[in-house]
Order: sequence, then C-alpha cells, then structure tokens
Amino acid sequence: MCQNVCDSGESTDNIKEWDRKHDSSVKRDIILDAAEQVFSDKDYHEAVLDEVADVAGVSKATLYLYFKNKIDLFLSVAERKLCELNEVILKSTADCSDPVATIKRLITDELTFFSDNAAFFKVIHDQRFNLQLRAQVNEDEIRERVMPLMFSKINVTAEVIKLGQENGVFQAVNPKEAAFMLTSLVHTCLLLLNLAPEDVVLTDKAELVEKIFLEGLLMRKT
Amino acid sequence: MCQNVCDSGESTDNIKEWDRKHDSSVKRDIILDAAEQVFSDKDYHEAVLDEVADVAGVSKATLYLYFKNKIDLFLSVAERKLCELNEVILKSTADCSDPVATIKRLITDELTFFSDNAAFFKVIHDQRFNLQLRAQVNEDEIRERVMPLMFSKINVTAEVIKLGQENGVFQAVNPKEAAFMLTSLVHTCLLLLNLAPEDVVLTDKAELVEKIFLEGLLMRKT
Amino acid sequence: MCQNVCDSGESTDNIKEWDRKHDSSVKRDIILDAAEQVFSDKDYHEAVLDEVADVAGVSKATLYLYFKNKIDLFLSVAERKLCELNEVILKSTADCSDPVATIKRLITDELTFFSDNAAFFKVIHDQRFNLQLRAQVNEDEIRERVMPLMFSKINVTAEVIKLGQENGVFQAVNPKEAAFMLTSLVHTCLLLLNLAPEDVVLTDKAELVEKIFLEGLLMRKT
Amino acid sequence: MCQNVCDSGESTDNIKEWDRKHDSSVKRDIILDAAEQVFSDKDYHEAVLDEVADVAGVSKATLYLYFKNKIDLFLSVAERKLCELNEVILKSTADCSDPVATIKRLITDELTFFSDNAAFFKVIHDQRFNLQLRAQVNEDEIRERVMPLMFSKINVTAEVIKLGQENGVFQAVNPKEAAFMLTSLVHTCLLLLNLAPEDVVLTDKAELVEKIFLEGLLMRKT
DNA sequence: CATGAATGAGACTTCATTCAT
DNA sequence: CATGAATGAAGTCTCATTCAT
Repeated sequence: MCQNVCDSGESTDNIKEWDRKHDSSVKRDIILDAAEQVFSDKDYHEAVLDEVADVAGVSKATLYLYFKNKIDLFLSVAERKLCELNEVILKSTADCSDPVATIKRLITDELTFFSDNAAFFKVIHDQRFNLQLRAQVNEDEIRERVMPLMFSKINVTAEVIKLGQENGVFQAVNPKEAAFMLTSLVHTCLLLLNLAPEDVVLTDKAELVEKIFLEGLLMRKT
Repeated sequence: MCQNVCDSGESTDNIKEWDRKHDSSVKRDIILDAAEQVFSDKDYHEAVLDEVADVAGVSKATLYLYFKNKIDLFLSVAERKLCELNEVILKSTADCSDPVATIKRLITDELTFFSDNAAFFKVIHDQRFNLQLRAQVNEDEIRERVMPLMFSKINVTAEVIKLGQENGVFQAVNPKEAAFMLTSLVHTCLLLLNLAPEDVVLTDKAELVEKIFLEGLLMRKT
Repeated sequence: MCQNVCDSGESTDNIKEWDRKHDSSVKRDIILDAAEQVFSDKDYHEAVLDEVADVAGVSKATLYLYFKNKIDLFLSVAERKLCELNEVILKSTADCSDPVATIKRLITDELTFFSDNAAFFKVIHDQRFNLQLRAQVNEDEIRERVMPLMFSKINVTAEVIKLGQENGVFQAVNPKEAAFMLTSLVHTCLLLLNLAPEDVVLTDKAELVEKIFLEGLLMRKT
Repeated sequence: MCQNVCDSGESTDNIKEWDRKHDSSVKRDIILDAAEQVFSDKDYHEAVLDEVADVAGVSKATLYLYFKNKIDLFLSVAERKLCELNEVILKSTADCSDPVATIKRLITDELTFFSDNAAFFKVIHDQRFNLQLRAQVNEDEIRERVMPLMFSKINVTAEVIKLGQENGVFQAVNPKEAAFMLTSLVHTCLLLLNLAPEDVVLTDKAELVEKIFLEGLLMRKT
C-alpha cells in the first residue's frame, strides 16, 4: 500500500527494492522532501504546488504522477514524518526495564525529534490537524492514514506507563490519557524554545518536563 | 465595559475611539459575532467572507467599513475571545490566599471556558497560531496584537505559582514555564474530550490535570 | 425559477420587471449573447470561458456572478434558444384548421429558424446533445432543463398530425414518431444548405421536405 | 481486403504502404479497436488517450507510432467504420432490379448497421461531425478524409433512386438530396429506439421509415 | 519498435478586495 | 453609512504530446 509505511523496527536494509523502481522512488522522495520543506514554511492552504514543484525541480504536472492530490501529497509527507517519529519512540522504549528511566529517555528523544522537525510539526501538532483540514477532504482518508500512526506513538508511551503502574512506581491514572499529556508537554517545550530561542538549551527543557510530569508541582515531603 | 480590546491587563487606555464609533459599534459586534461563528466552523483559509457577511446580515463590502482586512477581522475576534478568557482567569485568581486551591480553580475555570469555546480555540490553539499565519501578514501585527493578551493570562498564572513557591508549597521551577505547561495540559483535555465524547465528564478531566500537574506521575511515598 | 423560461404565447410586454433588476438582467443577457456566439463557433469543450468573457466585455469572474458553471451557462443559452423555437412553433400552429397547410407552415418556419440559428443548433441537434454531454455533468440536470423544451416542440407537431389523422387526411402512424421524423428532415435541409450554399434557396428545400414528408417518394397514381 | 482505407468507392490505390507496416498493422488494429471503444463511450474531448492506451494494452507513447494525432486516430476510426458501412450499403444495393425492394433492403440494412454501432455513430452523426471539430484541426483534413466516404454511401443510394425515377416508380426529386433525407430518417429511428428502448423492435421502425419515405404522410386515394 | 517519464499550456473556479452609486 | 457589482490574481488539476533510453 503506502510505500513509506515505516518498518517499525530496526530494519536498515531497504536496499531490497533497489532494482525495479529505484529511480522512480528517488524522484518521489525528492518531491516529498520539497513538499516537507514547503509545508513546513507555510500553512496547508498557503503552501502552493507551484513552489513545491520549484523546490523539487520538477514540473507541476509531475507532482501528479506521484501523488493523487495536494492533500495526498501532504498526507504522504505527514505519514513519512510520523513513521520516523514512531521509530524514534520505539527505539527509546525498546528497553523498559526501568520505567522512570524509559520515560526520561522518551522525553529527551521525542523533544529532540520535535525540535529537529519543529517547522513541520507546527501544522500537525498532536492529533489536532485532523480537525484543521476537516472541510477540505474526505475526513475518512485523513483519519485512516494518520490517526493510526499517531496512536501508535501514544500507545507505546501508554504501555510504558502501564508497566510502571504494575511495578508500583506510577500513580493510578489512565495510561493513555497520561501519554497524551506527556506529548502535550513536550510540544509545549518547543513553544518555550521558540519564545526565547537565544540561550535556552534543549536538555534544560527536558528536565522541566520530567520534573512536572513525573513529580508534579507540589513539594514532596521528604 | 471595554469595547473590543480588553483593559484587564497592563494596557488601560483604549477609550480613545469611544466617541466617534459609538452606535456603529453595535453593528461591529454583530459582525464579530458572525465572524466568530464562521471562524469556529472552518479553518482560517476555508472561512470565507461571503459567509461572514451572510451570517451577519450585511453586505460583504460593509465588512471593510469596520475591519481593514480578513486578517484584521480574524485578529479582532481572537482579541475579543482572549479578553474574555483573561477576565475569567482574573476572576479565578482574585483570591489566591491558598495557591493550591487557586490552581485547582484555575484549571476548572479555564477548562470550562475552553470547552465552551472549543470550536474557536481549535484555530488559535495555544500561542501557536501566530506561526500558522506568518506568511499571510506582517508577522509583527499578529505578535503585537495577540501576544500581549496571551501573556497576560500566562503571567497571572505564573504569579499564583510564584506565590506558592514563596509559601514553600510549590517546587522551584520557572513559574512562567510552568504556567505554559498548565495551559497546555488544559488544552489536551479538550482533545481527550473530543476523542471519547460519549461518557466523559469535564470535571473528571480537570481532576486528571490537577493530579498530573500538581502531583506528577510518580508515586508519593507516604 | 429560470428567468428566461419562454412565455409560450403572444406576450410582448416584458417591461414588467424593469424596475428592480433591470440592469442586472441586461448584463446577464449580454453574457448569454456572448456565450451563444462562442458556443456557436465551437464545440462545448473547445469553447472557453475566457473567450466568452472577452466577447461579453466582462471579467471571467463576472460570469460566475450570473451562472453557476460552464455547463449552467451553456444550458441557459440552450434554454433561451429553445424557448424562442417553441414560440415560433406555437405561432406557426396557432391556426390548424387545415392540417396540411399547417404542416407546410411549420416546415417553412422551423427551417427559417434553424437557418437563422444554424451555428448554435449544430451542437444540440435534435435530442442528441443530451448524449454528447453525458459524462460531463449530472445527466439529470440536462434532462430536466432541456428535454421538456425539446419535447414541447415535438408534442405540438404531433398534435397537428393527430388532428390530420382524425380528419382522415393523414395516414395512421404514430404521431410523435412522425413529428421526430419531420424535425429530422428539416435539420437535414440545413446540411444540404451547408453543402452547396451558393445558389440554393431556403424555400426550395422547404418544398423538398414537404414533398417527401407529405407525399413520399413513390409516384402517386392519378 | 483493404487495410484501413476502404477501396469500395472511387479511390482504389491505397496499397502503397502495404509492405513496410505489414505485421505491425495488427497492433495498429488493436489500437483502432481500443479507440473505437473509447470514442463510443465518450465525447471526442472527453475521451482521453490514456484510456485508449490502457484498453489497447500499449503505452500512450506507442499510439504516436501509429497515428499522428488524437484527431488522426479519431479519423482513422471513423474511416474504418464508414468503410464497413459502405460495404454494407454496396451489398444491399448489389441487385437493384426492383428499386422499391432495394430501398427497403437498404433501410433495413442501414438501420441494423447503425443500431449495431450506435455508440460510435452518436459522435459522427450524419455528416455533421466535420463541423463539430472544425476549430481543432485543419478543417480540410477532415473534409478530405471522411467526406468522400460519406458521399460514397449517399451516391449509392442516389443511384438507386435515380434508377427508380427512370423506371417511373419514383417522383422527380433531386436523388442526392433524397438520399440524404433517407439517411436522416434512419438515424432518427435510432433516437426513437433510445427514447423507448423497452419494447420496440428494429423492424417496426424500419417499416415506419419505409412508410414515411416511400408513401409520405398524406392519405393515398385508392 | 516500445515506453516510462516529464511537461507546457491551458481550463475552470474561487475569493479578498475595490469602487461607483 | 451601505452595498451591488465587478475583477485581478491565484490555485488546483488535466492532458496531448515529446524524448531519452
């Protein structure tokens, strides 16, 4: 189906399909790169295909050889990005013998990833972007193509939390909801970075999220 | 009462145009109402002025008598809404003798307000919308018009947190950053409500935010 | 509804609506005229709205103030033309005391009308054009907007034939089918005119149709 | 047998390219078949070469190895079809000892042929299609390629009529014009069949044309 | 001979904005 | 103050045609 569905694992050998469609895929990726750049610069509606074509160095008509639509192009970019994110997350949580350490690793890695891809993720912040485009296209297509990818990330995080709860380390809250909260906090860090970008360091912010999310604002009685 | 720029914060002197516009401001409000409705239904670019005019019951040209632009109209709606929010926040924090209780009140009231205005706030989620429109207009205009209003809210919250810290109740974190985090968590609640809207109650979610934000995920040793 | 539905009678006083929408209707008619000209010059798909706008002396966007679509514009032109035709037919058959004379009058008048509007009617020859556009739009819209107008003409002719049959003047054939045949023969005359346009006279062709349709090819025994 | 330009008329020498193309002509025919199918389904402009290539099972570029143009392809299909028709007509009129019987045979055979090929002939109804496409290509090319084929059919019919006139069986009308009329009536039958396709039989319609064309609408005095 | 890939040209449609009345 | 009418500019998408391989 979707030709860039992530492998969700450690698989590195994507040289398997190098024979038949190798340079067709190359062009497709060039376009995806260009689109990612343009969609990162502008709102979905402000991004124009002319610019994507320009950046990709192809004709506008060529875009339609590889993607059905503008929205299809956008969703393809989003899919690719979310797959990358999921891989990061999976790698972070591969070893969850220590739930607290895992959560900390998760926060750092996710924050790093978001920070690296901040421009693009402004658009599809959390699950919200399915609302943003609702009037534009068949809502189902969006829902079916990206929601699973988003939930994949949430579910992985929720699993770690559940594990911690079973170990008696974490409080009894709905794990999935807590996972959402965590993602949200990480996103907020990006905002903080944007607002005062001169001197702040990424790790500082990671610590803030850790502190709030793990310990809360209230003073702990020793 | 303030006309469309709230006086609830630092800025006080916006009574300058009180004289001339006077009665025409009623029509201005009608248009704002219509615009709010339309902008709540659709994305900024999907919302069309034709519909705003229709809903307001005026001609499209009339919109330009009261607002410079489409973006001006949008920002005016946002301003008005944020003013309302600031008033809510101020009321919530009027008495902050007990910081913990105040934070709880703040969470509940903000959540209620967001919930009541969910449709509109999906568009200007957090402080992010200044990024979304950056290509469209002079970024400075947006920054200058809405950022102060957003920070007003953040600052009020931060004050409460600072107070709590001085009282030895709250941990030592950057109060402003913590305030951002709180807002973010409240927004996330809206998402949770949207994702499973059948049975969930608002207050349940408020409790979740309280728990996470105040106590954190880690088990407290008794 | 459709604002140029024919009055189907002798009504000449269309000054009734001269107050409110008088110059709006004027512009609409200008566009219709331009469209008729362009659609007469070219196939539906070859006719481009740019040219219609040019000929009408308005902007392309203006077309969309008065017509929903390209197809709507085309159908509006067709409706107007068919209404004119129906009026001609009705006038021709107003007095049908003598069926033979009426048929002859009908042939002459219809032929004259087609001849005057030959360019446009090339496209919607007979009932056939509903097939030509079938893939383009909601077939129902076409069917509902123009079929009645086409059948109106056929029915009137069929009535005359039925009358002649009742008087014992005409043979026993299906009147409606015969009416179709007559229309077809009249159209064929246009072809003949086109093929050898130098010296032929309209009335000669009318006589041919009369002869064939009324008397047939076979010699009559005296 | 002739390859794609029929020899059934005046033109005889089209065997010039018989040598080189030889076996490639089988693919050429495959393409023609595909094109006929697609052009029968849709309007000339709605038919797209992509689909022709698909149906033919060849690449779109291959079409251009066998045909100069889209219009060339279309005209080639039309030529082939008209050649078939001409053969039918010639067979029908091979024996014209009895003009009346011959005309009847002609009507039946032509009607059958049109009925079998109704889909395609909707497009090039009568001789009219040379008008439909005039803006598209050099009008002369169309005129020169298909008009002779059309006239071939007309001429054959006209010969039969002339013969009948010489035998004193038919009235004195222009034979060629009468032949046109006849063709037109046959086409009209197809329309009638389309309009009420449930119960009608082809032969019934043939009788109607016979009656009208041969005897006319007027009652014959015995 | 065959084709996958690419594209230029152009069509329809939309919408924020202006202006004469 | 209000608006009906008009439009320039722009955007998405299509398709016949070409060309290197």
